[in-house]
Amino acid sequence: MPKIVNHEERREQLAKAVWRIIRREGLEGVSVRRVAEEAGMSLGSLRHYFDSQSALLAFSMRLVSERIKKRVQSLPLDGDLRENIETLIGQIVPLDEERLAESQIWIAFSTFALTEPGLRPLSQEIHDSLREMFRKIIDSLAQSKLLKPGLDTELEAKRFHALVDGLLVHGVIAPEAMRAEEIAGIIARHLDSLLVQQRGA
Amino acid sequence: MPKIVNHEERREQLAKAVWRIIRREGLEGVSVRRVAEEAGMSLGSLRHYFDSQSALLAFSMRLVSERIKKRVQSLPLDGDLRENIETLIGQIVPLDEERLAESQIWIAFSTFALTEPGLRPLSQEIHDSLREMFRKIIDSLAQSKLLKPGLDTELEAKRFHALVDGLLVHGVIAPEAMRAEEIAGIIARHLDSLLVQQRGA
DNA sequence: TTTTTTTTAATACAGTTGTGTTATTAAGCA
DNA sequence: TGCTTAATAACACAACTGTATTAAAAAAAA
Repeated sequence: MPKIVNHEERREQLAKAVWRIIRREGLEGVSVRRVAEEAGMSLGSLRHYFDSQSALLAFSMRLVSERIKKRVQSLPLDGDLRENIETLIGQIVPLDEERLAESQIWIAFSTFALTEPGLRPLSQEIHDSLREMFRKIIDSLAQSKLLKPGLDTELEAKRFHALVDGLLVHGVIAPEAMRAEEIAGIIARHLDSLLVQQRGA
Repeated sequence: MPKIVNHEERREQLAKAVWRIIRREGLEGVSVRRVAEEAGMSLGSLRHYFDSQSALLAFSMRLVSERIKKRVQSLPLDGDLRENIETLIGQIVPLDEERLAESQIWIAFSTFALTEPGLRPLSQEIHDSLREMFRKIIDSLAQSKLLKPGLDTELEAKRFHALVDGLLVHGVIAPEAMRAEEIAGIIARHLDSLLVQQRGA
């Protein structure tokens, strides 16, 4: 009977090698040979787990998004609504090294997907689900009467979404000018501007 | 005496070929041979104008930024302050096809520069000058007493900057979900939220 | 141990890459 | 016209690319 190896584990191992190369050299540096070397295995081995470079890239891209998604879904969310929102968004923006890495990788993949038909659907899917998340955030604030009255919820959702993605981008391309505390501070300020004044605050 | 050809014009011609390829195929598609073909000239000609691929890319990147800069600098800016600000920012975000093209190209270069030491300084320089622009915008609003009192101007400048870059990114990666009118509307809404209520409005 | 199948390693191949070199061409001044 | 020099074209080269093929090795069950 066959030698049993955790298939999925090996694939993740390769995907993580892809991530490291992207961070170090950009997506241009991701050749199959380099990935195999980075993962400490042979080119033949890599091809056993991925039929093509495209498949490897698609898997690596999906893995980042699923990692973030899982982290978001396993959040306790036991604070009040505003606190939960800040916690939620804190999982997306580069507040620490791990999230900075994910952001770097994500930006590389998103840009690449713009001209790569095979990756575009995934990119769009994730962008859409994020947009949906911001819509839910604003809606839940409105339902809880925490949102300032008279606001266009659809517009505010998109504004918030754009702001957060802008912070993510700035955190990656100019980390010294957009530190973690500043990112958190700007998000907090934006929420302040959206919410009615809390009496007990 | 030598055949006289407008050197700079030829270089721009090549840079624009680079832009077209970036929009169509991404930066990965920008090989020197393809650029020469796209520009309708030979590889040898290209190499006569650019010693290396890096030089070509650096020039192409700089040309986008200078084009935007010139457009911004030649703005009439004869309206009131708020109107001027909207006009200014309207030159940066993808409100029409030309600005969409520039945004696509700019995102490609910015991402590429993350792992390309030769392009990083330029990328940083432009990002810094944009940050400075937003700082001036907020400062001028504060000086004109148009800004709501009590705001942290430094933070508001960065928030505005991040929002605008987020809108640019969304306009490129999800144009059907972030149309020109929405971008303009969000910017207008953001300015509303920053400014004191105008009596005559 | 023997057998079976996966997993790995090695090599090959055609295509593309950036860059360098060498003729040829063409244009402007005298 | 003739001369000078920029501009172009063509070819060469080594390195790297994704992918394919083939032989060797390794591990689990019998």
